[in-house]
Amino acid sequence: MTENALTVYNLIKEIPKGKITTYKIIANKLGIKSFRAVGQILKRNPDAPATPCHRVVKTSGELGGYAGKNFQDKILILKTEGIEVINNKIKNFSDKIHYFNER
DNA sequence: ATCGCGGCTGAGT
DNA sequence: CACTCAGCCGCGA
Repeated sequence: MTENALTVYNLIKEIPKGKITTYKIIANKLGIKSFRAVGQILKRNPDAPATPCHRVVKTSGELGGYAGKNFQDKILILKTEGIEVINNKIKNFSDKIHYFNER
């Protein structure tokens, strides 16, 4: 467990319902240039329910990945959160992004 | 300690 | 506009 990982979990847990964020933003908060590490952390996240990785998407607006290729669960959750997902893409993506720091 | 892969992103072809 | 290549951090073998 690294400090960066803890920071990632903390940030993600701060994401309000109906909002999402991107790997890049998180990586930026960590001060690193590797968003992949973030994905790795989310994937290996110790607290699945406490770490809404489903609220983390790619900068492209896509859901990115999930537990393998089972996007359906992620999509369902996002829809429950009030986020519409079409073709693995976030509807009004840019309008739902939650920036931890002013942007 | 080293190598390789991963839920990525950006620039280039 | 779609695909490819390279960069980088974290984790597993």
